[in-house]
Formats: sequence, C-alpha cells, structure tokens
Amino acid sequence: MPGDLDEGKCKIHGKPVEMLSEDNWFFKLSAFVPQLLEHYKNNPQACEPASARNEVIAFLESGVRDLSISRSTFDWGIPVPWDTDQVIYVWFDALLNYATAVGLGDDPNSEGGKKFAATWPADVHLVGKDILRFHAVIWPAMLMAANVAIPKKVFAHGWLLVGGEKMSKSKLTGIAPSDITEHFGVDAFRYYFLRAIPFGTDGSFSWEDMSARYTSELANDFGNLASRLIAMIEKYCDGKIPAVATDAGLSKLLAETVENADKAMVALDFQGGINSIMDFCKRVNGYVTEKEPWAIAKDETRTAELNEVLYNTADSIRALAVLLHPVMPATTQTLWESLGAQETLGDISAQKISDVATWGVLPAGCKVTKGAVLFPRLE
RNA sequence: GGCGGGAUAGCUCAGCUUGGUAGAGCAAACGGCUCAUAAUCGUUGUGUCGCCGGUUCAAAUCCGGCUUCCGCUACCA
Repeated sequence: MPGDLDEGKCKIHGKPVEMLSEDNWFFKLSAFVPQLLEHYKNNPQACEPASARNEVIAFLESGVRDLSISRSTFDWGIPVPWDTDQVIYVWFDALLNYATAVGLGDDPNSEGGKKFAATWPADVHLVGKDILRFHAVIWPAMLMAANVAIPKKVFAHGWLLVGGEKMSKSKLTGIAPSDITEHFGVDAFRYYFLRAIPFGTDGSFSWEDMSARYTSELANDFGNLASRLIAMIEKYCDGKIPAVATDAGLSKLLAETVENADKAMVALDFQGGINSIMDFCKRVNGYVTEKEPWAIAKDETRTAELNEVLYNTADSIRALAVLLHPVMPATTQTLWESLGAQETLGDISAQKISDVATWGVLPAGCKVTKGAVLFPRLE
C-alpha cells in the first residue's frame, strides 16, 4: 500500500514498486463480519490463545473490505468456471481443501460423503500465527457463505526464536531439525519442544536449555528411575515383577496426575500436561529413596515389604510409560518391553489413558530385562 | 502513528483481576544415601519485582508519566 512505502520503495526489499491494476472477482467478506464477531465474542474458545482472538476481533472491528479472489495476470491456477481468463486466488482454493479433502461436495452416499458427515466440522485447526487471518476470518466466512459448519476452534501457535529472533533461513539463524535429532534423538526432540515452549506464544530454543532439560528431566529423573527399578528387580526379585501391591499415596497422586494431564492436553497445553506427568515421576523417585528398598533387602524377614515397594514403583513406571508414549513413542516402547509388559499387556499404543490411573495393572511375574540406557548422558 | 502484549532470582518463568514482610523449576552450595545414567533424597542462599512520581498504615500488585522489547495494522504465500 502507498502508506507502507519508504520514499516510493519497498520497506523490506528497498526496491521501487510498480502500481498495477486488474479486474478481479471478489468475495463479499464484509457481509460476514457481524456473524464472525458474534461467533468469537460468544465463543471465546473458538479462537485461542486470547492474544490471537483479540487480534482477530480487532481486525473484524477495524473495517473489513471485500476480498479479491481471482487473478488474471498469470494462468497457473484453477480457472474461474464462468470466466476462464481468471484463475482462483491460491488461498481461496487452498482453504477449500480442508473440507474437500474429507469429502465436501461428494455424493452424500459415497465414501467421501460419509467421511465428510463423520468428520466435519473439525475440532481444531492448528495454524501458525502468521496465517491466523486466513483461518479465523476468511475460511469461516467462506463456509458461512456455503452454509457449511465452521471448525470449532482455531489455535494459533507461535514461532521458534533463536537468540531472540525468528528462525530464518535467509538470516542463517535456522537450525535444521536433523542437527538436533542427531545429537539428542527424535524422542528428546519431541519432548523438548512440547515441554519447554509454551504452545501459543513464541519460544526460544537454545542448545544450552535443551541440554539442561535433557540431562535433568530425561536422563536423571525419568531414565534413571527406570534404571534403578530394573536393577533392583533383577537383583532382589530374580528379574520378575513381584505380587501386586498398593500404595495409597502413589495411587491417589497418579489419579490426580492423569486427570490434570489429560485436561491440559485436551486444552492444547502440552507444557502443562507434561509438567504434571514429570512431577509424578519426581515423586516416584522420592518414594524409592524414602522406602530404601536396598536397606529392606538386607533383612530377610522383610521380603514382603520389599516386594511391595518394588511393585508400587514398577506400576508407577508402567503408568509413566503410557502417559509419555504419545510424546516419546520409541523410548517408552523400549521401556515397555524392559518391564515385560509387551507380553502381558500387549502394545503400549493400545493402552487407554482412561485406564492409566487404575492401580495394579502390571501383572506379577513379568520378566524384566535390562536394556540399553534410555537417555544416555551426553556431552 | 493507532491498538495490544511484555520488562520479577545466574537461566526459563509464575504472582498482578480481589494491595499485607517476594515464589517454582533449573543451575549453585552443603548434608544424607548407595538400588541407579557422578544418580537420587533433603536443606540453604539468591532479588534496587525496567525507571520516576502519586494514592495508601501498607504497592511487584492500583493510578500517571517515561525507557525499552515484541505482536497486529489484510489480498507474497
């Protein structure tokens, strides 16, 4: 726009601009402003986080103009059916894909039509904050125009920053994911970005922070807990999970953990969800230290007590493995097999979150095996 | 320029709506323990709460001003 120019030149590229004009087809976006405003004001959860919703509302209230949705100066694109000199503006048909890909427009009795009926409207659109407007204003307006239900929620996530700046290839501040996964592994990568960066705001990545969390949370808290349990089961129980036992404190805390974590995950608060799970992990480490099974093991008259402590620890770790499986599929699978749970409980991916808090799931007699260290310490 | 958000322990951040001697995690120091990946458990310290002023018995919190960082300010996707 003329007001955005710096002495007639583009502010970003510093190049002179050329004014062009062409005739296009327009979408009457302005007609849907009242409906959209009402929707977002009545349903705050329809656009999150709040900062994104505020921007959308501010935009809608600032005076929305109709949208040019065709182009005539090039021919790559889908021709406008009634005007073949024009092609559809790329965002217009790109957005349409969300619905057509699951069957919008197909015969209601066809496979596509049935899929559309079963899946639409989407529960949530996850988008980057830079394309929020397309998904929170233009797309729902298009659906309203077509009399199709709009997605229940649009959630705009933030950017990854490095040294305070958005990762950028042109500024050479980008870090290839492979650089990180080669060093820390894919599971730690997934864990870090879900755990350390609040979803919905920009967040900073640094090798220092990633290393600190890897060592403290994954290697020390989680990996080492599994390591100490398996070593004791092998040493004190002949490698077999002892009889099912219960600890009121642990089972109560697990129930609270599952409830909080599930609630947070559903609300897309991945950081909060993982945080709850890791708090439970810490408590289990504390439980082991307080119970001192290595001391109990020295007294042959206290075998029953020893078995209880080890069982409670093992079942806690069983729950941790299931809870963290969506975040770290490979590592928790390894742990699952180490616990001997694969043979007795089946695939870890088949375990239900709704059953995780049920105590005493891990059967007695599971043969544990000491595998490779889950998260080896790194330099 | 307009609108919006942030500035709190070495680091990442919570607290501010409903004023009452400043919190968590990590890092650090010290102690315990030895099943474990020099691990784990416990204890401890840490702050001109961005700056200036106001209201108040009392301000990180309320009000005014300022500094500074960031986002949005539409049709490149």
